[in-house]
Amino acid sequence: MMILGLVRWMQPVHGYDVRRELLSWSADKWANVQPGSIYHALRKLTDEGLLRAVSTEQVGARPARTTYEVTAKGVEEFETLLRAQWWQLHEVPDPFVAAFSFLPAMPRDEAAAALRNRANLIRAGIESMRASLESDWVRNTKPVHVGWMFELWLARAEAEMGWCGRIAERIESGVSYLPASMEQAEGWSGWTDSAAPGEDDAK
Amino acid sequence: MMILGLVRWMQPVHGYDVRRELLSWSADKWANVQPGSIYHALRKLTDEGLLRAVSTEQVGARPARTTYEVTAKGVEEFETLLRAQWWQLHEVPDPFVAAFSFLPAMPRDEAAAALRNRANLIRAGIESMRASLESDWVRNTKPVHVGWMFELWLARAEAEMGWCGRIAERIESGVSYLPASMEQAEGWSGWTDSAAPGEDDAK
DNA sequence: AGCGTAATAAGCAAATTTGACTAAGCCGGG
DNA sequence: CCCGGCTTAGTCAAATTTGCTTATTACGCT
Repeated sequence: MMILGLVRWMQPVHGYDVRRELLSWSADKWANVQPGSIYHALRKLTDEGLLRAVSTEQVGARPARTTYEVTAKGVEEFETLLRAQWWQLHEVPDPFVAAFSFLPAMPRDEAAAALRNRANLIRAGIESMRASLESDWVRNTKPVHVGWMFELWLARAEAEMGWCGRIAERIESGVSYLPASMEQAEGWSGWTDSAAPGEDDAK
Repeated sequence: MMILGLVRWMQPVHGYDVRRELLSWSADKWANVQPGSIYHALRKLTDEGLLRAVSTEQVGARPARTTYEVTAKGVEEFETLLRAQWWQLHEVPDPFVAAFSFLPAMPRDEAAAALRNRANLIRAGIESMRASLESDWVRNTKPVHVGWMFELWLARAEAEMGWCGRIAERIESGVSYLPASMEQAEGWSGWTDSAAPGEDDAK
Protein backbone atom coordinates (compact mmCIF):
# COMPACT_ATOMS: atom_id res chain seq x y z
CA MET A 1 0.00 0.00 0.00
CA MET A 2 1.97 2.90 -1.26
CA ILE A 3 -1.19 4.97 -1.21
CA LEU A 4 -0.32 5.52 2.41
CA GLY A 5 3.03 6.94 1.41
CA LEU A 6 1.44 9.41 -0.92
CA VAL A 7 -0.91 10.65 1.75
CA ARG A 8 2.05 10.92 4.12
CA TRP A 9 3.70 13.17 1.55
CA MET A 10 1.13 15.78 0.45
CA GLN A 11 -0.56 15.73 3.86
CA PRO A 12 -4.00 16.74 3.80
CA VAL A 13 -5.30 15.35 0.52
CA HIS A 14 -8.51 14.04 -0.96
CA GLY A 15 -8.80 11.00 -3.16
CA TYR A 16 -8.75 12.83 -6.42
CA ASP A 17 -5.45 14.53 -5.57
CA VAL A 18 -3.88 11.16 -4.94
CA ARG A 19 -5.26 9.85 -8.17
CA ARG A 20 -3.83 12.72 -10.18
CA GLU A 21 -0.46 12.41 -8.57
CA LEU A 22 -0.36 8.69 -9.25
CA LEU A 23 -1.37 9.14 -12.86
CA SER A 24 1.13 11.92 -13.37
CA TRP A 25 3.87 9.56 -12.21
CA SER A 26 2.15 7.02 -14.47
CA ALA A 27 2.23 4.83 -11.42
CA ASP A 28 -0.54 2.63 -12.73
CA LYS A 29 2.25 0.98 -14.71
CA TRP A 30 4.92 0.27 -12.12
CA ALA A 31 2.92 0.32 -8.94
CA ASN A 32 -0.13 -1.80 -8.50
CA VAL A 33 -2.74 0.90 -8.40
CA GLN A 34 -5.54 1.63 -10.83
CA PRO A 35 -7.61 4.76 -10.13
CA GLY A 36 -10.52 2.70 -8.91
CA SER A 37 -8.54 1.17 -6.06
CA ILE A 38 -7.69 4.47 -4.44
CA TYR A 39 -10.99 5.18 -2.73
CA HIS A 40 -11.25 1.65 -1.47
CA ALA A 41 -7.72 1.87 -0.10
CA LEU A 42 -8.39 5.20 1.59
CA ARG A 43 -11.46 3.85 3.33
CA LYS A 44 -9.70 0.67 4.37
CA LEU A 45 -6.74 2.57 5.76
CA THR A 46 -9.12 4.81 7.67
CA ASP A 47 -10.86 1.80 9.17
CA GLU A 48 -7.50 0.46 10.26
CA GLY A 49 -6.72 3.73 11.97
CA LEU A 50 -3.80 4.61 9.73
CA LEU A 51 -5.57 7.59 8.23
CA ARG A 52 -7.97 10.11 9.67
CA ALA A 53 -10.70 11.84 7.69
CA VAL A 54 -10.22 15.53 8.32
CA SER A 55 -13.09 17.23 6.60
CA THR A 56 -15.66 16.88 3.88
CA GLU A 57 -16.13 19.94 1.76
CA GLN A 58 -18.57 20.36 -1.01
CA VAL A 59 -18.06 22.73 -3.92
CA GLY A 60 -21.31 23.41 -5.69
CA ALA A 61 -23.29 20.27 -6.37
CA ARG A 62 -20.28 18.14 -7.22
CA PRO A 63 -19.48 15.01 -5.28
CA ALA A 64 -18.31 15.85 -1.78
CA ARG A 65 -14.62 15.39 -1.36
CA THR A 66 -13.17 14.00 1.81
CA THR A 67 -9.76 15.09 2.96
CA TYR A 68 -7.46 12.68 4.75
CA GLU A 69 -4.46 12.99 7.01
CA VAL A 70 -2.06 10.38 8.23
CA THR A 71 -2.09 9.36 11.90
CA ALA A 72 0.96 8.58 14.02
CA LYS A 73 0.12 4.90 13.65
CA GLY A 74 -0.06 5.41 9.90
CA VAL A 75 3.40 6.92 9.77
CA GLU A 76 4.75 3.99 11.71
CA GLU A 77 3.06 1.45 9.47
CA PHE A 78 4.29 3.25 6.37
CA GLU A 79 7.87 3.08 7.57
CA THR A 80 7.50 -0.63 8.23
CA LEU A 81 6.08 -1.21 4.77
CA LEU A 82 8.72 0.94 3.17
CA ARG A 83 11.57 -0.85 4.92
CA ALA A 84 10.14 -4.20 3.93
CA GLN A 85 10.56 -3.18 0.29
CA TRP A 86 13.97 -1.63 0.75
CA TRP A 87 15.54 -4.48 2.64
CA GLN A 88 13.93 -7.49 1.03
CA LEU A 89 14.11 -8.86 -2.44
CA HIS A 90 10.77 -9.77 -4.00
CA GLU A 91 10.74 -11.55 -7.33
CA VAL A 92 8.23 -9.81 -9.52
CA PRO A 93 5.89 -11.79 -11.75
CA ASP A 94 6.77 -11.24 -15.38
CA PRO A 95 4.27 -12.34 -18.03
CA PHE A 96 6.94 -12.44 -20.69
CA VAL A 97 8.96 -14.99 -18.77
CA ALA A 98 5.78 -17.02 -18.41
CA ALA A 99 5.23 -16.83 -22.15
CA PHE A 100 8.84 -17.64 -22.88
CA SER A 101 8.52 -20.82 -20.90
CA PHE A 102 6.25 -21.99 -23.71
CA LEU A 103 8.96 -21.45 -26.29
CA PRO A 104 8.47 -24.89 -27.84
CA ALA A 105 4.94 -23.84 -28.73
CA MET A 106 6.22 -21.18 -31.13
CA PRO A 107 7.58 -21.87 -34.58
CA ARG A 108 11.30 -21.17 -34.51
CA ASP A 109 11.27 -18.38 -37.05
CA GLU A 110 8.43 -16.59 -35.32
CA ALA A 111 10.11 -16.89 -31.94
CA ALA A 112 13.30 -15.43 -33.29
CA ALA A 113 11.44 -12.63 -35.07
CA ALA A 114 9.49 -11.83 -31.93
CA LEU A 115 12.68 -11.62 -29.89
CA ARG A 116 14.30 -9.29 -32.39
CA ASN A 117 11.14 -7.20 -32.36
CA ARG A 118 11.28 -7.13 -28.60
CA ALA A 119 14.88 -5.98 -28.71
CA ASN A 120 13.80 -3.13 -30.96
CA LEU A 121 10.91 -2.14 -28.74
CA ILE A 122 13.29 -2.08 -25.81
CA ARG A 123 15.80 -0.04 -27.78
CA ALA A 124 13.10 2.50 -28.56
CA GLY A 125 12.16 2.63 -24.90
CA ILE A 126 15.76 3.15 -23.95
CA GLU A 127 16.12 6.03 -26.32
CA SER A 128 13.02 7.81 -25.13
CA MET A 129 14.15 7.29 -21.56
CA ARG A 130 17.56 8.73 -22.37
CA ALA A 131 15.85 11.70 -23.91
CA SER A 132 13.77 12.24 -20.77
CA LEU A 133 16.80 11.87 -18.58
CA GLU A 134 18.61 14.61 -20.46
CA SER A 135 15.61 16.83 -20.94
CA ASP A 136 15.57 20.09 -19.04
CA TRP A 137 12.11 19.33 -17.77
CA VAL A 138 13.25 16.37 -15.74
CA ARG A 139 16.62 17.86 -14.82
CA ASN A 140 15.07 21.04 -13.50
CA THR A 141 11.73 20.20 -12.02
CA LYS A 142 12.02 16.63 -10.73
CA PRO A 143 13.98 15.41 -7.72
CA VAL A 144 17.27 13.83 -8.71
CA HIS A 145 16.23 10.36 -7.65
CA VAL A 146 13.60 10.28 -10.35
CA GLY A 147 16.48 10.28 -12.79
CA TRP A 148 18.06 7.46 -10.83
CA MET A 149 14.92 5.38 -11.26
CA PHE A 150 15.19 5.93 -14.98
CA GLU A 151 18.75 4.69 -14.79
CA LEU A 152 17.57 1.48 -13.18
CA TRP A 153 15.08 0.92 -15.95
CA LEU A 154 17.79 1.68 -18.46
CA ALA A 155 20.20 -0.81 -16.94
CA ARG A 156 17.59 -3.55 -16.85
CA ALA A 157 16.43 -2.74 -20.36
CA GLU A 158 19.93 -2.86 -21.78
CA ALA A 159 20.55 -6.22 -20.16
CA GLU A 160 17.33 -7.59 -21.56
CA MET A 161 17.97 -6.23 -25.01
CA GLY A 162 21.27 -8.02 -25.19
CA TRP A 163 19.68 -11.23 -24.04
CA CYS A 164 17.00 -11.02 -26.72
CA GLY A 165 19.62 -10.79 -29.42
CA ARG A 166 21.67 -13.68 -28.11
CA ILE A 167 18.66 -15.95 -27.69
CA ALA A 168 17.26 -15.10 -31.11
CA GLU A 169 20.53 -16.27 -32.62
CA ARG A 170 20.47 -19.51 -30.69
CA ILE A 171 16.91 -20.21 -31.74
CA GLU A 172 17.78 -19.57 -35.36
CA SER A 173 20.82 -21.78 -35.09
CA GLY A 174 18.41 -24.67 -34.75
CA VAL A 175 19.71 -26.21 -31.55
CA SER A 176 17.37 -28.74 -30.07
CA TYR A 177 15.18 -27.66 -27.18
CA LEU A 178 15.47 -31.00 -25.48
CA PRO A 179 18.06 -31.67 -22.81
CA ALA A 180 21.28 -33.29 -23.93
CA SER A 181 20.42 -36.68 -22.49
CA MET A 182 16.87 -37.39 -23.69
CA GLU A 183 17.45 -36.25 -27.28
CA GLN A 184 15.07 -38.72 -28.81
CA ALA A 185 12.24 -39.20 -26.29
CA GLU A 186 9.97 -36.53 -27.75
CA GLY A 187 7.86 -35.51 -24.72
CA TRP A 188 6.82 -32.16 -26.16
CA SER A 189 4.94 -33.78 -28.96
CA GLY A 190 2.01 -31.86 -30.29
CA TRP A 191 3.85 -28.55 -30.19
CA THR A 192 4.87 -26.77 -33.32
CA ASP A 193 8.59 -27.30 -33.62
CA SER A 194 10.25 -28.46 -36.76
CA ALA A 195 7.48 -30.87 -37.67
CA ALA A 196 3.92 -29.98 -36.71
CA PRO A 197 1.64 -33.00 -36.92
CA GLY A 198 -1.51 -31.77 -38.68
CA GLU A 199 -3.84 -32.87 -35.94
CA ASP A 200 -7.48 -31.79 -35.77
CA ASP A 201 -7.27 -28.56 -37.69
CA ALA A 202 -10.26 -29.22 -39.92
CA LYS A 203 -12.06 -26.26 -38.28
CA MET B 1 -4.05 -17.14 -18.23
CA MET B 2 -1.14 -19.42 -18.67
CA ILE B 3 -3.09 -22.15 -16.94
CA LEU B 4 -4.50 -22.77 -20.37
CA GLY B 5 -1.02 -23.33 -21.71
CA LEU B 6 -0.28 -25.91 -19.10
CA VAL B 7 -3.41 -27.83 -19.85
CA ARG B 8 -2.54 -27.63 -23.54
CA TRP B 9 0.78 -29.23 -22.67
CA MET B 10 0.09 -32.26 -20.44
CA GLN B 11 -3.28 -32.86 -22.12
CA PRO B 12 -5.64 -34.59 -20.05
CA VAL B 13 -4.95 -33.27 -16.55
CA HIS B 14 -6.78 -32.61 -13.34
CA GLY B 15 -6.36 -29.52 -11.21
CA TYR B 16 -3.93 -31.02 -8.78
CA ASP B 17 -1.56 -32.02 -11.57
CA VAL B 18 -1.49 -28.47 -12.80
CA ARG B 19 -0.89 -27.22 -9.31
CA ARG B 20 2.06 -29.52 -8.78
CA GLU B 21 3.60 -28.64 -12.09
CA LEU B 22 3.27 -24.95 -11.35
CA LEU B 23 4.80 -25.32 -7.91
CA SER B 24 7.63 -27.44 -9.23
CA TRP B 25 8.47 -24.62 -11.65
CA SER B 26 7.96 -22.35 -8.62
CA ALA B 27 5.68 -20.47 -10.94
CA ASP B 28 3.87 -18.86 -8.07
CA LYS B 29 6.81 -16.44 -8.07
CA TRP B 30 7.10 -15.34 -11.67
CA ALA B 31 3.65 -16.10 -12.98
CA ASN B 32 0.58 -14.77 -11.31
CA VAL B 33 -0.81 -18.00 -9.99
CA GLN B 34 -1.33 -19.15 -6.43
CA PRO B 35 -2.67 -22.68 -5.96
CA GLY B 36 -6.08 -21.35 -5.03
CA SER B 37 -6.58 -19.66 -8.38
CA ILE B 38 -6.18 -22.81 -10.41
CA TYR B 39 -9.57 -24.36 -9.84
CA HIS B 40 -11.34 -21.09 -10.44
CA ALA B 41 -9.42 -20.65 -13.67
CA LEU B 42 -10.23 -24.18 -14.81
CA ARG B 43 -13.92 -23.67 -14.23
CA LYS B 44 -13.92 -20.28 -15.89
CA LEU B 45 -12.09 -21.59 -18.92
CA THR B 46 -14.55 -24.45 -19.13
CA ASP B 47 -17.48 -22.04 -19.04
CA GLU B 48 -15.89 -20.08 -21.86
CA GLY B 49 -15.58 -23.24 -23.91
CA LEU B 50 -11.80 -23.24 -23.97
CA LEU B 51 -11.56 -26.41 -21.92
CA ARG B 52 -13.69 -29.51 -21.76
CA ALA B 53 -14.20 -31.63 -18.67
CA VAL B 54 -13.40 -35.16 -19.71
CA SER B 55 -14.16 -37.30 -16.72
CA THR B 56 -14.52 -37.32 -12.98
CA GLU B 57 -12.86 -40.22 -11.29
CA GLN B 58 -12.94 -41.00 -7.64
CA VAL B 59 -10.24 -42.98 -5.88
CA GLY B 60 -11.49 -44.23 -2.57
CA ALA B 61 -13.30 -41.58 -0.55
CA ARG B 62 -10.95 -38.79 -1.54
CA PRO B 63 -12.22 -35.72 -3.30
CA ALA B 64 -13.31 -36.50 -6.83
CA ARG B 65 -10.89 -35.21 -9.39
CA THR B 66 -12.02 -33.79 -12.68
CA THR B 67 -9.89 -34.18 -15.73
CA TYR B 68 -9.76 -31.49 -18.39
CA GLU B 69 -8.79 -31.30 -22.01
CA VAL B 70 -8.30 -28.34 -24.26
CA THR B 71 -10.77 -27.65 -27.07
CA ALA B 72 -9.90 -26.39 -30.54
CA LYS B 73 -11.15 -22.98 -29.47
CA GLY B 74 -8.91 -23.19 -26.44
CA VAL B 75 -5.83 -23.88 -28.55
CA GLU B 76 -6.66 -20.89 -30.69
CA GLU B 77 -7.14 -18.62 -27.71
CA PHE B 78 -3.92 -19.84 -26.15
CA GLU B 79 -1.96 -18.97 -29.24
CA THR B 80 -3.48 -15.51 -29.27
CA LEU B 81 -2.58 -14.97 -25.64
CA LEU B 82 0.89 -16.35 -26.14
CA ARG B 83 1.60 -14.12 -29.09
CA ALA B 84 0.37 -11.08 -27.21
CA GLN B 85 3.10 -11.70 -24.65
CA TRP B 86 5.78 -12.48 -27.20
CA TRP B 87 5.21 -9.51 -29.44
CA GLN B 88 4.28 -6.82 -26.96
CA LEU B 89 6.23 -5.17 -24.21
CA HIS B 90 4.41 -4.91 -20.89
CA GLU B 91 5.97 -2.92 -18.08
CA VAL B 92 5.77 -4.99 -14.96
CA PRO B 93 4.87 -3.44 -11.62
CA ASP B 94 7.84 -3.49 -9.30
CA PRO B 95 7.29 -2.79 -5.63
CA PHE B 96 10.92 -1.89 -5.12
CA VAL B 97 10.74 0.91 -7.66
CA ALA B 98 7.65 2.14 -5.86
CA ALA B 99 9.51 2.10 -2.57
CA PHE B 100 12.54 3.75 -4.12
CA SER B 101 10.40 6.63 -5.24
CA PHE B 102 10.09 7.47 -1.54
CA LEU B 103 13.85 7.74 -1.19
CA PRO B 104 13.65 11.10 0.60
CA ALA B 105 11.72 9.36 3.38
CA MET B 106 14.73 7.22 4.27
CA PRO B 107 17.72 8.45 6.25
CA ARG B 108 20.67 8.60 3.90
CA ASP B 109 22.78 6.08 5.70
CA GLU B 110 19.97 3.57 5.91
CA ALA B 111 19.15 3.98 2.23
CA ALA B 112 22.75 3.37 1.26
CA ALA B 113 23.00 0.38 3.58
CA ALA B 114 19.79 -1.07 2.21
CA LEU B 115 21.05 -0.71 -1.35
CA ARG B 116 24.31 -2.45 -0.53
CA ASN B 117 22.34 -5.18 1.19
CA ARG B 118 20.20 -5.49 -1.89
CA ALA B 119 23.28 -5.79 -4.04
CA ASN B 120 24.45 -8.63 -1.83
CA LEU B 121 21.11 -10.41 -1.93
CA ILE B 122 21.18 -10.14 -5.69
CA ARG B 123 24.74 -11.42 -5.81
CA ALA B 124 23.71 -14.42 -3.75
CA GLY B 125 20.81 -15.04 -6.10
CA ILE B 126 23.12 -14.80 -9.06
CA GLU B 127 25.46 -17.34 -7.62
CA SER B 128 22.78 -19.87 -6.82
CA MET B 129 21.36 -19.38 -10.29
CA ARG B 130 24.79 -19.93 -11.84
CA ALA B 131 25.07 -23.09 -9.81
CA SER B 132 21.70 -24.33 -11.06
CA LEU B 133 22.63 -23.46 -14.61
CA GLU B 134 25.74 -25.56 -14.43
CA SER B 135 24.23 -28.35 -12.39
CA ASP B 136 23.80 -31.67 -14.12
CA TRP B 137 20.21 -31.83 -12.97
CA VAL B 138 19.19 -28.84 -15.05
CA ARG B 139 21.55 -29.62 -17.92
CA ASN B 140 20.28 -33.15 -18.29
CA THR B 141 16.64 -33.19 -17.39
CA LYS B 142 15.30 -29.75 -18.29
CA PRO B 143 14.72 -28.36 -21.78
CA VAL B 144 17.48 -26.02 -22.88
CA HIS B 145 15.28 -22.96 -22.83
CA VAL B 146 14.88 -23.26 -19.08
CA GLY B 147 18.56 -22.43 -18.88
CA TRP B 148 17.94 -19.48 -21.19
CA MET B 149 15.35 -18.15 -18.79
CA PHE B 150 17.93 -18.33 -16.04
CA GLU B 151 20.25 -16.33 -18.25
CA LEU B 152 17.65 -13.60 -18.58
CA TRP B 153 17.29 -13.40 -14.82
CA LEU B 154 21.05 -13.34 -14.54
CA ALA B 155 21.41 -10.50 -17.00
CA ARG B 156 18.76 -8.42 -15.30
CA ALA B 157 20.17 -9.20 -11.87
CA GLU B 158 23.67 -8.19 -12.83
CA ALA B 159 22.41 -4.92 -14.24
CA GLU B 160 20.48 -4.19 -11.08
CA MET B 161 23.37 -5.11 -8.82
CA GLY B 162 25.60 -2.63 -10.56
CA TRP B 163 22.96 0.05 -10.25
CA CYS B 164 22.58 -0.56 -6.51
CA GLY B 165 26.27 0.01 -5.98
CA ARG B 166 26.39 3.18 -8.04
CA ILE B 167 23.34 4.68 -6.38
CA ALA B 168 24.52 3.78 -2.88
CA GLU B 169 27.67 5.78 -3.56
CA ARG B 170 25.75 8.77 -4.80
CA ILE B 171 23.50 8.73 -1.76
CA GLU B 172 26.49 8.58 0.53
CA SER B 173 28.16 11.38 -1.36
CA GLY B 174 25.48 13.63 0.05
CA VAL B 175 24.19 15.18 -3.16
CA SER B 176 20.94 17.02 -2.74
CA TYR B 177 17.75 15.26 -3.79
CA LEU B 178 16.21 18.46 -5.05
CA PRO B 179 16.44 19.46 -8.69
CA ALA B 180 19.23 21.81 -9.62
CA SER B 181 16.99 24.85 -9.97
CA MET B 182 14.85 24.87 -6.82
CA GLU B 183 17.72 24.13 -4.44
CA GLN B 184 16.31 26.09 -1.54
CA ALA B 185 12.51 25.76 -1.76
CA GLU B 186 12.25 22.74 0.53
CA GLY B 187 9.01 21.10 -0.65
CA TRP B 188 9.78 17.70 0.86
CA SER B 189 9.70 19.07 4.35
CA GLY B 190 8.75 16.62 7.04
CA TRP B 191 10.81 13.81 5.58
CA THR B 192 13.91 12.57 7.26
CA ASP B 193 16.82 13.91 5.29
CA SER B 194 19.82 15.65 6.76
CA ALA B 195 17.82 17.45 9.41
CA ALA B 196 14.78 15.68 10.82
CA PRO B 197 12.49 18.08 12.63
CA GLY B 198 11.62 16.28 15.87
CA GLU B 199 7.92 16.37 15.29
CA ASP B 200 5.56 14.22 17.32
CA ASP B 201 7.93 11.43 18.26
CA ALA B 202 7.13 11.45 21.97
CA LYS B 203 6.20 7.76 22.27
C1' DA C 1 -25.28 32.28 -27.32
C1' DG C 2 -25.08 27.47 -27.74
C1' DC C 3 -22.84 23.10 -27.81
C1' DG C 4 -19.58 19.60 -27.22
C1' DT C 5 -15.66 18.14 -24.55
C1' DA C 6 -12.73 17.83 -20.66
C1' DA C 7 -12.10 18.03 -15.75
C1' DT C 8 -13.86 17.09 -11.01
C1' DA C 9 -14.86 13.56 -7.48
C1' DA C 10 -16.15 9.73 -6.47
C1' DG C 11 -19.15 4.96 -6.25
C1' DC C 12 -20.16 0.24 -7.37
C1' DA C 13 -20.77 -4.40 -9.09
C1' DA C 14 -18.27 -7.94 -10.98
C1' DA C 15 -14.15 -10.47 -11.63
C1' DT C 16 -9.88 -12.17 -9.54
C1' DT C 17 -6.69 -13.60 -6.11
C1' DT C 18 -5.44 -15.03 -1.82
C1' DG C 19 -4.67 -17.91 1.97
C1' DA C 20 -6.58 -20.79 5.07
C1' DC C 21 -9.24 -24.99 5.64
C1' DT C 22 -11.20 -30.05 5.00
C1' DA C 23 -10.86 -34.64 5.15
C1' DA C 24 -9.64 -38.97 3.73
C1' DG C 25 -5.74 -42.32 2.52
C1' DC C 26 -0.79 -43.86 3.04
C1' DC C 27 3.64 -44.80 5.19
C1' DG C 28 7.19 -45.39 8.57
C1' DG C 29 8.61 -45.63 13.35
C1' DG C 30 8.19 -46.90 18.07
C1' DC D 1 -0.59 -52.02 15.85
C1' DC D 2 -1.54 -47.40 15.96
C1' DC D 3 -0.04 -42.45 16.02
C1' DG D 4 1.63 -38.51 13.65
C1' DG D 5 2.65 -36.42 9.70
C1' DC D 6 2.68 -36.01 4.66
C1' DT D 7 0.14 -36.32 0.24
C1' DT D 8 -4.00 -35.93 -2.35
C1' DA D 9 -7.71 -33.01 -4.24
C1' DG D 10 -10.21 -29.50 -3.93
C1' DT D 11 -13.37 -25.84 -1.50
C1' DC D 12 -14.62 -21.38 0.30
C1' DA D 13 -15.14 -16.87 2.26
C1' DA D 14 -12.82 -12.69 2.39
C1' DA D 15 -9.83 -9.24 0.46
C1' DT D 16 -8.49 -6.75 -3.72
C1' DT D 17 -8.61 -4.97 -8.25
C1' DT D 18 -10.75 -3.63 -12.30
C1' DG D 19 -13.22 -0.96 -15.34
C1' DC D 20 -17.23 1.34 -15.96
C1' DT D 21 -20.71 4.83 -14.60
C1' DT D 22 -22.68 9.18 -12.70
C1' DA D 23 -23.48 13.94 -12.51
C1' DT D 24 -22.04 18.58 -12.22
C1' DT D 25 -19.21 22.51 -13.69
C1' DA D 26 -15.66 24.89 -16.46
C1' DC D 27 -13.79 25.84 -20.95
C1' DG D 28 -13.07 26.51 -25.83
C1' DC D 29 -14.96 27.16 -30.33
C1' DT D 30 -17.91 29.02 -33.90
